[in-house]
Amino acid sequence: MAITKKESFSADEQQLAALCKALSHPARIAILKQLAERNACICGEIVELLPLAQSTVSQHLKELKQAGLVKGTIDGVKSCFCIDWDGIYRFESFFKEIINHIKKHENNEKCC
Amino acid sequence: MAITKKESFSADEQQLAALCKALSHPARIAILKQLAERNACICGEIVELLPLAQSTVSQHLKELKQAGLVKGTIDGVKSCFCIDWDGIYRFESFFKEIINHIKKHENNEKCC
DNA sequence: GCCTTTAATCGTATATTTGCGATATAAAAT
DNA sequence: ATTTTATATCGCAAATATACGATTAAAGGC
Repeated sequence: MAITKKESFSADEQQLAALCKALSHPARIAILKQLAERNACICGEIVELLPLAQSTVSQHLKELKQAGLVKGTIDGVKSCFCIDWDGIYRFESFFKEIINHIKKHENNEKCC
Repeated sequence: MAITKKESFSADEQQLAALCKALSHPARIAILKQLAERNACICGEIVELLPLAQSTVSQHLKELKQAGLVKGTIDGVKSCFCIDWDGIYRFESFFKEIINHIKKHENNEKCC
């Protein structure tokens, strides 16, 4: 079936899952790092750095954009991509939230 | 083609990606939360709480186990699952590492 | 106007994920 | 010994993700 059941979970769970999914491929992690390191974040440069075709990189960038971790502006013929800091901070706080939630129970009696 | 190119990225990138992938489905986030909240972390109980079939929950648990976020011991007929704290801390430190790496460059001139 | 450059999108192949029912396994209860 | 209970695993269908080449679109240079 695979009629997805994602909607039946809480909004928080869905949002964190979506952000994690954006980082669930090493290429996208590598792209984020590169975008942070260089100010000139032109798509073509990223393509050169990664062992992937231009169309594939473009797709990964699109996913990062949709997740809100990356912004892009068109700059003449070239496309300029940057870290979307709001998204990064949102991700960070969602992540901290779940980790803290889990850790709150760390000292319960263990059964394993 | 989809001959995966994941191996061509760094070990760190691959490991973080794998951990993020484990949290990339809301069901697995919900499972982790439940495991943390209850000491008695019996599979059947989780099945009752989630809108998913037993076999599907079992599969999600397996993935969490493979990612190192969950441990399991067999306890008679029942299976007892628990948070694997080592994995949680490992995830936390990987995550912090990339976020800090990215943030180091936050005050560069922006182009977007 | 025409060619080049840059990036997005389309089409397609393959791989992986998600989900379920059915079945298998193995301990516990009768 | 048989039945019940709890969970894992198998087999399958549908959905999604990954990757690429080809094509399109749009700006810039000639």
